[in-house]
Formats: sequence, structure tokens, C-alpha cells
Amino acid sequence: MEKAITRFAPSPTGYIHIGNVRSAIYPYLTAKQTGGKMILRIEDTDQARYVEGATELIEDTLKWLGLDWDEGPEVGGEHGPYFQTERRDIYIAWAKKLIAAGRAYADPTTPEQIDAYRRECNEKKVPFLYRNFRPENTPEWEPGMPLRFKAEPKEYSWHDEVMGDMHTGPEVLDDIILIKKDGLPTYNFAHIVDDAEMGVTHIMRGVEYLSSMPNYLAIYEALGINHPKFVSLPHILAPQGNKKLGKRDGAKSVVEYRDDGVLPEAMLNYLACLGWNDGTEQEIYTKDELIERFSIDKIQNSGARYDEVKLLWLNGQWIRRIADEQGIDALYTRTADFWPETDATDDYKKRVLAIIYDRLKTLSDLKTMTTYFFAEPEIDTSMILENKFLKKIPADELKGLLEQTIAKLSDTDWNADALQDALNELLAATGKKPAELFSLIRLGVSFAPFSPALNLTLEVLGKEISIKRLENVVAAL
RNA sequence: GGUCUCGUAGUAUAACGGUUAGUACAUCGGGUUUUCAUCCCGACAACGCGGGUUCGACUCCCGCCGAGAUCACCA
Repeated sequence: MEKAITRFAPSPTGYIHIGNVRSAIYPYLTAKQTGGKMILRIEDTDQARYVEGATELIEDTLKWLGLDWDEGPEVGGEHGPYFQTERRDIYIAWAKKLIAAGRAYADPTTPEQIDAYRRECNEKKVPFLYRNFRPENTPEWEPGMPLRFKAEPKEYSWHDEVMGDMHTGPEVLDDIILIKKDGLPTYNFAHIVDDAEMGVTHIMRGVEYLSSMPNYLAIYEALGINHPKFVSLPHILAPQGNKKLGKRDGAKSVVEYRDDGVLPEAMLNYLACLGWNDGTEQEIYTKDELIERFSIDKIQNSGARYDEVKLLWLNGQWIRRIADEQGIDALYTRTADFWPETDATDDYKKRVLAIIYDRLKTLSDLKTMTTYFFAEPEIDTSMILENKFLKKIPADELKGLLEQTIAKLSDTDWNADALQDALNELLAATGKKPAELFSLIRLGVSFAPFSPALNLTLEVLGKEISIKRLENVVAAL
């Protein structure tokens, strides 16, 4: 397979969210699959929208997801620099080729005049095209003036790897701005130059660029260069409505999910499979499997709706997968930031994790689901007295059952099997149903709405603490 | 408004002229000695509409309808 040179080229205007990270994932998978390279290029030509720290945030996001770039900031490479503001001279040099060929000209029109033209067109209900107002004699271009492309309207046909064969008429061609007044290029020009200089083979970007394609094609043509393959990625849609998912719809930063206890494996898995699938019924993919199976021609050509519920389901699957395949220790190393306030030992926390992990949807569930392992629960007798299995049993009888339990457990070896045996014997001795006796004991030691299997909970809690808690409940009833 | 794109259950998708239209999430029901969860079993639920082409259409063609994108010295 031909080695693909792909790129992720964000502008540093803020964080990367669910809606736009796919245009980093697919280039990564394509590059890795073919033994090629992914380039990270920072498109910082819009000074007004530049956000301090955004580049670091972008890098942070890619690293968390495991999308390492082969060329770009931090790692360098033979095609640098990788910040567009550091490449001004390159753009100017390419722009001069266009001027020399008579395909670009200095634009003397003021923004006010352009607005007037646009209004005029709106009133006449005809599309506004700058080329219809192109000045007769234009000054020689020099820095400080906007430079425009000189369009030669005609039909264009091209192939998009996702959308298929495309065709447009001459009416979409216009004299677009190549270099802005501030001397920096527009995206429209910069990305063409950079992709050419960097040897990019696949341009993978959102479908919003589809309607600009003819203008790009015209520039490639005027420059006399071949264009890369075009891969238009459909939008990810907001959960409600039919809009593309954006920050306004509450699209969270990708790294925010890390802080919420989502595993990068799950995030990558979910996002890669949103709008792509390999034709099989597999749901869980490792990064290596994605690299192996990914194919551009199976990218969906309609938008896909973001579904956080499924992401969280997948995260639960990944939590279990890591614990089951790599062991509790491996999962434990991921949980450092997610425990309740405690000075408990690693060993104790691991034992808690081992009995609770199959209940977790996110790692941050640990915070709320394990409190009674680390602190004395507040005794709330109503939880016992109003429990659906216990409310028909008089308080005195409950008290008696607990006393019997305490006596039995005091005489039991403290391991899961022995505890289970003891609990079964208690069941026989008291004649109670499991739902009754076990609910009582479970609530007595945890006062939590749910908890792991009773014998395991008791084992981890320890003999002394378990019995002490039950005694406290007897006293309170 | 011009141009372009898209249209299978609530959601994500499979099917590439012939299937009882498959799978997963969600929802509902059941099972695994308490709860919650895991796991297992089951149920509900879809080809936007209308014409063609064809022995036969989710699949090919046309029209309509619906949804989206884009028309910046933003990317």
C-alpha cells in the first residue's frame, strides 16, 4: 500500500471537542496503516481568534488519545516550521508565482465598497461574486495589500473518497483572497501551499469545505501542481436537532472526558466507530485493531449523531476489559485521581476496586460508589425500616437478627468462602429469605443504595469494622 | 435565494437486485441466593413519499419532500 502522508491541521482557537477530533483520528489511522506519517500543523493565521494555550491543549488531547504525530511541534521534522505564522515567506514566494502567471492581483477595494456590492446583489437577488466587480486596472501588489486569486470560471469534476464523484458549474468560482492585508495567507491558500510542500497525500477534513473545492482546484491548476486525495468527513451531529455538534451545543472538550473518568481507549473506540464500521459486528476495537481495519471507503457519508450513553457503555466495557485481561493492577494505575478523600493504602484500594469495577461506567463513579469503604457511613435507620424487604419485619426482630449475625460472624474465618458459608448457615438458622437477611446486613454495613456481593463487601471491610458497624446499628434501632 | 451533500428502528449501523431486513446502545420483561451492576435469555422497534426499470428493488433511474453544509481579508 502506498504510504500515506496525512495531516491534522487545527487552528489554535480553543479546545478540541467531540465534533472535530475525528479529523485527527482518521488521518492518524490512515498514516499508521500504510506506514506513512501524520503531520500536525498549527493553522494560526487568524490572529484575532488566536487563543493562548490552545496549541498545548490540542497536543495534550492528541497525546491522551494516543495519536502521536510524526512531524510537527515538539517532534520537528523535515518540512517545518509547523506553525503557519512562521511560514510567511513560503506563502509569499508561492503567491508571487501566481502574480507572475497573471493569476493573482492586488485588491484595492475597501471592505466598505465590498459590503456595498454585496448589498446591491442581495437586493437584486443575484449571488454576490467578487469577480463581477473586479477592477480594470489593479496596482502592483506589495505587502499591506490583500491579494486575490483571478478566477477563470468553468466547470469542475473531481473525486471525493467519501462523497464520490463531484461536479459543479462555473458559478461557484470566485476571486478569493489569498493573502490578507496583514500579510498572512488565508486558510484557502495556506493549506494548499503547505500540503504541497509537505507532500501530503490525503486531505481529510470536514464536509464544510466541500463547497470551496472548485476554488481550491482552480488554485492547484494555476499553480501547476497535483492535488492530494480529498476525503470529506461528515459532521458529528448534536444529540438534539440536526445541527453539527459544536461548542454552542455544549460539545465538551475531549480532555474533559478524561477528567470525568473516561478511558482514552473507549473514547478512541467510540469516535472511530461513529460514522465508520468495517462491515462486521464487532463493537470493541483496540487502537491496533482500528489501524489494521480502518478503510476510507467505509466512512459513512451522512452525519452521525453523538450519543454519550453509548460512549459510557463502551467505557464500562473497556474498564472490564482492562481489569479482566491486564489485571486489577493495570486498571488501578488508571484510577489515581478518582478515589474519595482517603489515606487508605494502595493494597486496600485495589481490593475495593477488584470487587466494584464491574459496576463502573466511568472511573469517577469510584468517588460516589465506594465511600463506605473509606469512612464510617452515617447511620440512617429509615433505610432499613423502609426497605421493601424489611419494612414488614418488626424492629425488635431485626435487632435480634443482627445480634445473631454478629454472634455468627464473630466466630467466622474472614475470607470470602467462609463468609458465604456463614451467611448461608444464618439463612438456615433464621429461616429468613436471602432478600431479607442479606438486605439487612448489607445496609447495616454500608447504608448505600447498592454495593458488591455481601460476602465480598464484608471481606474487604474487615472483621472488626463489619461487626462494629452492625453493633452500632443494633444500638440505633 | 444560488451551489453542493445527505435520507434503514429513538441512536449508531449491516445489506452492495432475491433475507422472516441482521447487530449494538437505549427502552421493556425474565434469569444468575439482597441491592446496584456485570453476565445470560427474550420482547418492542426501521427501509422519507411517489413514479418508473426489472420476473423481482432498501439496493438502479427520475420527481417530490425533509434535513444539513456553504456562499468572510474564519478556518
